[in-house]
Amino acid sequence: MKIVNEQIAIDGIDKIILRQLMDDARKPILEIARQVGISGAAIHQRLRKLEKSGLISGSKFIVDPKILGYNTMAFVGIYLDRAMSNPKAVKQLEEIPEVLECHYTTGNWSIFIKILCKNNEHLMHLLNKKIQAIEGVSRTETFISLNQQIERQIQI
Amino acid sequence: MKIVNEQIAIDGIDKIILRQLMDDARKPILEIARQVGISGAAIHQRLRKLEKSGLISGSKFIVDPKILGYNTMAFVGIYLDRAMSNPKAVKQLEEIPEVLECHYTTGNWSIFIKILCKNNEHLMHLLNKKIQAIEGVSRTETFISLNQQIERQIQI
DNA sequence: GATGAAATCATTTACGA
DNA sequence: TCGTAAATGATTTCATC
Repeated sequence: MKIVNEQIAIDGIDKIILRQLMDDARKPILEIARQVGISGAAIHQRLRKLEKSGLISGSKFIVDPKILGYNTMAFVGIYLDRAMSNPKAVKQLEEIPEVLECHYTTGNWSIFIKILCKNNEHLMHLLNKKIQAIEGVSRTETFISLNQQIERQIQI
Repeated sequence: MKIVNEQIAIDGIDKIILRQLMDDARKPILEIARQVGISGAAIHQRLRKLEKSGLISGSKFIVDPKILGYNTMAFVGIYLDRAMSNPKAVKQLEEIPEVLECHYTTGNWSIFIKILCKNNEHLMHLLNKKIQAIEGVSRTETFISLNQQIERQIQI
């Protein structure tokens, strides 16, 4: 495997394979093979290379939360007391299934999270009863996503 | 298909199927069938039902951006001039591949985005030359994710 | 909803160019 | 890195319960 600047070298064919599978993880390898004009076994070999390199870190079915009634996405900046350890708070945030992302960030907030709830009532409950209940959380600042217009992975 | 409160009814078997495929989109249906103890054809039928309901919105290979040298994730709150139309700005943000998410939000910012760059230099270039260059962008506020501790979909 | 059987198609390995 | 070939395994459809 060629290494360039501590990165893997991925060529045009790798890119086509990746783009197709990033768009539809269950697309048959043979279908991609026919499209790019090499054998299925060759695609298979390339995929194993890409997996070994760590570039492909898995595959996922994507579910649409709206179908389950989750209509309100919000972001919450969290202020932690100086005494409170960040990892302890994160562990408690992990227990809240509505928390989809959690970041340790620069700036005023100690922690920044993305949450998904059914409606505003649900959001209020999460904030007041679950997040504020975490030891060390002194204050939160919330803003709601009224509409998500872009959602994608890094382009290959 | 049973409908409960304008939602689909998904039973325990559906949940197992979904959880497994949300974790690994290429897991063979027959393997799941053996695990839950019903036939492959039955799983197949259930998957078609779940797809038709819209709950399954697709599948994706997940790539690890770090392998490609993308090490700096940041969030940017964008202030737009009153005159500037939101959709026009979003269209220009779409042209910037480093923009992974874009939300229209409540609060002080008009637009809130998540971006992924290689390093701080790259981030600065994005902010100064690409994002600030968008017509109507008056000011931005940026904070960097030093570490992402949670990343997941809604739990089924 | 579930099943088994059958046809079609895909994955995976080994080996040689 | 690619291709072919062959074995195994998966998907998909259908008639039926």
